[in-house]
Amino acid sequence: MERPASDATRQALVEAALDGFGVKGYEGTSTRNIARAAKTNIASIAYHFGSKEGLRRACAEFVVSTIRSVADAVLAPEDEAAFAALDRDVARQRITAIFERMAGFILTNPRANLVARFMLREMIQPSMALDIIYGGIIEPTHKRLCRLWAVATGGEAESEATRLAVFALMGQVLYFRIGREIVVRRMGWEQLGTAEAQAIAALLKGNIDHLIEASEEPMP
Amino acid sequence: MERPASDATRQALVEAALDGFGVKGYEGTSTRNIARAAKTNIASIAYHFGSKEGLRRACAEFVVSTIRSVADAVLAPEDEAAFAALDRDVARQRITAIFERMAGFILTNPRANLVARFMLREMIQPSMALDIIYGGIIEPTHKRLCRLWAVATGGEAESEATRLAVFALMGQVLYFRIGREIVVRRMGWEQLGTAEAQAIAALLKGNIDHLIEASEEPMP
DNA sequence: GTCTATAAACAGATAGAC
DNA sequence: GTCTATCTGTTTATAGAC
Repeated sequence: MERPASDATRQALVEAALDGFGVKGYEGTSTRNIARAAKTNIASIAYHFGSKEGLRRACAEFVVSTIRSVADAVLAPEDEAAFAALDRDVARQRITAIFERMAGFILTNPRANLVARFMLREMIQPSMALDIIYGGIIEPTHKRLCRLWAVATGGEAESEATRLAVFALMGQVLYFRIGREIVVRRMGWEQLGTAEAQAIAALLKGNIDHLIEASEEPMP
Repeated sequence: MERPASDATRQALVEAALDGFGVKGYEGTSTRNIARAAKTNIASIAYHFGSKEGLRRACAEFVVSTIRSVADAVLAPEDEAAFAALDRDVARQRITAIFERMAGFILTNPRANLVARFMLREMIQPSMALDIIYGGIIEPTHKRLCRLWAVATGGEAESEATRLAVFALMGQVLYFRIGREIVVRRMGWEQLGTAEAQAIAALLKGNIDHLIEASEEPMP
């Protein structure tokens, strides 16, 4: 696709931009700063991506391929037959396992930090980058989780209740990433490292187990 | 505190800045745009707040007083004696009522939109404004919720488990506000209005009830 | 208190040397 | 492909008229 000689520069620019856009926002990050962080010159942005906007698009595509490679390993893309054959208890175990791994990755992986901040910015101020990310990872991942959740709780995969329930589950995980600064202060932690992430993952596993259990017995 | 003659300009500047900082970010919002939106001139920002940074501080103080007035009405500041006398069932009812009202406010109130976006930006890129907001509303509110949750579930108010559990509860509510754009797309909604907020609130109420119930019976 | 005018720095984009 | 120099417009801050 690209000439190998310029791949290193492209990669460096994308990573610098991802960091800048994520922390300072798109308008708040100058192409000058991005070029400096990537150890190249301003003109190379126009050369490789056409414009600052083109660099943003490249960031979105990087996010999609990064998360895809992780999500596919955890979620394992399955066909209709595989879902139909899923046992209820197996689906439950799969879900708790998925959320535990997701929490670990989102909370502690350094690359996840880069990616999460960029995605968060796009959620507040959507651009065409959000379209790429939504279609590339958010929707397909959410759909797969809905199907698993439906098997685990005996609901319908695309019912309003199931889709909202999966968002609520995601919220429990993602808030610890989004509100990380708040959580760290309130918990009196020095940082949110692996030990702290494990405490959070344990809590989330408990919550998910309870919510699945509750789906069996209707409230009195 | 301030001369009444200039209060209108101050107020207009703060609201315009809150909107700008929330949507485009601090660096991405120019004082020119803020002044134009507030129907005044650029120099008045320096006059009233000293600098752009001073305006950011004023935004944080506005956020604190806005949320305070709402939170106090919902949470009702209580003394030690009132907490000690709280019945377990009363605490449970209070919690579900609080989260239902919180969800309604956060998801549908137009002023909450302004405030929420600003707070979210500060979480990703903390400045002294986050210090003001954290000390002014986040910590005190979280502490009060922890005490209620402890009474409802029979735990300890300041234990790690309780503090994390309350964050997870908050996450379920807040994610629907943070990821609003994503939720709307995935749900196929045209907007997130009162009808949609009620569907979300109903789901959250169910989840909270289940989690409280589960605190009684230890997992098999 | 409000506003215009302007200073000094910085933005994104691009032409053209190498 | 990489880089310097530069064009054009915008940024925050401020001086000073009213």
